[in-house]
Amino acid sequence: MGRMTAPSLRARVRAEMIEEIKSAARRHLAADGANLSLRAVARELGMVSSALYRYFASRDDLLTALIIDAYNVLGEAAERADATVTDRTDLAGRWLAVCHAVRGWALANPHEYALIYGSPVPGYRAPQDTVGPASRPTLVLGAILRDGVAAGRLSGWEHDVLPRGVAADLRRLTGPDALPGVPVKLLARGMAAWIQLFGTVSFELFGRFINVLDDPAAFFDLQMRRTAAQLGLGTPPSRRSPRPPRRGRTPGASS
Amino acid sequence: MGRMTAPSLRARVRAEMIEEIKSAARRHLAADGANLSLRAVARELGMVSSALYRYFASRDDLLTALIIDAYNVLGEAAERADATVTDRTDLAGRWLAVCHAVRGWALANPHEYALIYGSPVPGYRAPQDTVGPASRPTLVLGAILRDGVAAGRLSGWEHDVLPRGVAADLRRLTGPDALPGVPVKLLARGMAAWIQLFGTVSFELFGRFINVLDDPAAFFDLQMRRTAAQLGLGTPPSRRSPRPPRRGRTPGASS
DNA sequence: TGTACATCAGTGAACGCGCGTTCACTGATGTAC
DNA sequence: TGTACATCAGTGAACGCGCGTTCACTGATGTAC
Repeated sequence: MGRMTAPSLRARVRAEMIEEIKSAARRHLAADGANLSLRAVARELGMVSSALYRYFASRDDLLTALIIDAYNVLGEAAERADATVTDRTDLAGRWLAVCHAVRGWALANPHEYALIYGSPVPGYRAPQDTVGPASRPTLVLGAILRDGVAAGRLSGWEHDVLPRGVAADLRRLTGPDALPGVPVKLLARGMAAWIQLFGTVSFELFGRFINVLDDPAAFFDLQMRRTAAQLGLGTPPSRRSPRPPRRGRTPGASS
Repeated sequence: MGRMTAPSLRARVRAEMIEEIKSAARRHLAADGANLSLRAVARELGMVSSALYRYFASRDDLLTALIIDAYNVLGEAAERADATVTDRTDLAGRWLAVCHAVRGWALANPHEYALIYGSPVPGYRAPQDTVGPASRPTLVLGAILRDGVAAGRLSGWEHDVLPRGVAADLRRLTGPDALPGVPVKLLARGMAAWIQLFGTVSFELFGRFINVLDDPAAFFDLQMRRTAAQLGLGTPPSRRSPRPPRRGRTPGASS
């Protein structure tokens, strides 16, 4: 098989070209939405449209690449925001950091957000490769719940009652390949929080707050704090500052 | 001025034709999503595409008509569901009835739902005529809250704290032309419930529950019950039956 | 009741544009000996 | 180091299709006298 050398020049150039095509395509999402025009993308790059077929087998393949990238970038942003909170036991702080990261990315990239969380593209069938990246943003929330359970810092959910059908569905999600270590009753609350987060972001981006809220950021912050409280994560301090240290440095390795 | 006679035959035929065009267009929403093809609609009606211009000034005008109709039909469904609950003090029952009506309409008309609650159509600017109908489904929820406040049957919200910016925004909404009689603190909770309702429906319709929930109806019912409890509407009886009479017939005409 | 005219629905051709995808090709860049 | 060949990126023309909108027109239906 191929030697373990650095990728050839040609391969590097090719990879760069793929990135350029994708970013031109991302720019065109704004104009065309999900019915992206290959020819427009090629035009912007100063190429002939058939040249794109050296890089993507079809228009849908390009769309799929954009979708996967969007999930990954959003997922990374969420993961990074979570990792920023040095006190790992501050569950509400972690949740809020993730929420603001999601909203921040969505506002900065509204058309990519619409591509992955908006109405399905007519005629487009998402291939299997998208499902891994698609779950990435959600798993960040799952990790917060798991850590909270492991540390015994989450309460309130234990006496919830779940109808049989719901419990059965959620039990499957707590399997080893999804969200292990999260009790189903807590997961039910987690799903509500997940929906509240993306529901609020979608309403803002899809124009539901126009002529309704002048300060959607403040509204979002309030709602996510309340959602944190409903999850039993505790009530976070009143303003979204990056965790002012209460008593000097935390003892021990802060990593 | 025109005499106050019944509408002429021509006018009646014209109105019927408009309805036929709209319903053909609705059928085509499934195939094309929001970038609806006038020519396809005309083809389905056995007409030439230019004939449609006798009825709609442009493609966007036809889209606008579909959007307004969708809001109105959904709004009517919500209003009817609310009116079905004969015990007007059963706030949780009314809320649940409205929730299920919204979800039921959305599942039956997924493409119309996507048209009004999905990602914005690129290049389409909603005209002023849509804002009235657009608020109709929301006002049904507002009426439940108002009735609850008027009857002194809602509690829990009184000690909520709102940041200044949020309070200012919400105060505007409690004006006479929107949701009078709903205190801002309660309205903040109402907005969360509103988002939870449409967020859950959107997640289901936009494919977020595929491979996640086998029984989205049960999940939806549970979440809306919990949302009712968070609103302070009371805890509804455990199953969604149309209010089994507790003690014989309700006195008075049951209409 | 009958005639003259205005209104209106629908036609068919055209304008000017867009699109995704295929295919034979030209050159430049890499690889093997 | 030099040559022969294979790989690959990009071209340009073409196929076959779609679209929204305009415009002069034909007939049928309504209206006024």
